[in-house]
Amino acid sequence: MKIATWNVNSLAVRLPQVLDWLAANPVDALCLQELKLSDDKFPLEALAAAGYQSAVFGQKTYNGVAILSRNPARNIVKNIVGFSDEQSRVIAATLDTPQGELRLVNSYFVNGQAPGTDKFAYKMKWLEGLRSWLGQELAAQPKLVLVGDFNITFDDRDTYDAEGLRETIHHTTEEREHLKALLGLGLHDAFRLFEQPEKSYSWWDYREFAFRRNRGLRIDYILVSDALKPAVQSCVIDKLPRKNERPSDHVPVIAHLDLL
DNA sequence: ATGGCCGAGCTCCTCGGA
Repeated sequence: MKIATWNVNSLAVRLPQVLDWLAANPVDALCLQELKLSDDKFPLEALAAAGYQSAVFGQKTYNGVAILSRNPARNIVKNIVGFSDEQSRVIAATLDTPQGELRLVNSYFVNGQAPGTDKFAYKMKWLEGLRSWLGQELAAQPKLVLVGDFNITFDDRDTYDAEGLRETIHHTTEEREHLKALLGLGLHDAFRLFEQPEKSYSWWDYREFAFRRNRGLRIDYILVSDALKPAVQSCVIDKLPRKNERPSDHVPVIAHLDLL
């Protein structure tokens, strides 16, 4: 079973690239973030023609998430249960596999702008809400995968400039403590379960030739629960789509799980 | 030089992103 996550930064713009990518990478499930479109604008038919069903939680202009899957997604939940939110940032679904079911949670974490701002305060509240809810989800379904754009670096390996960006947004101790607290629920960063190339990133700014200079951040993750950890066969970042015409600033991350 | 580049929208400037 292959699960992927990709912040597409407008599905209206990126749909052709998503279809091309799925043709080349026929994963079982693809989680999208930053759709930037309302549900009525979602390209259900084009994705169905490509062999994917869609569970969609859209929003006009900002945010918006979706789970595309080859098999039907069940028990769909939108946003964090118990945390009131105007923004469409989370969609969860149960997927059936030949070896049983698993819970897939797709999240577009709050950016947070800068420490000390209202947006940063919202990010901290949101992270608290997410952790509290995920604890319940894990109790109900121990086979859980949390994917998405986390907008936080785990540690200095995940940034092109650990010293220069210390305690700036995506790098603060406070954000990283929240990320560690998520791992404390019994989750594992699938990417770090394996040897990886130095300076592996999943996002590069559009400015300053950042991709060409590999000045990026790793902020897109696939976290697997204790019960699924032994099943993870690989986790890779696919940098190829960043070379496309009109690319998203993020690239896909793919995990291969063998649930036997 | 605190910018640079993108996408969206009550679009020709402003906001948000990371």
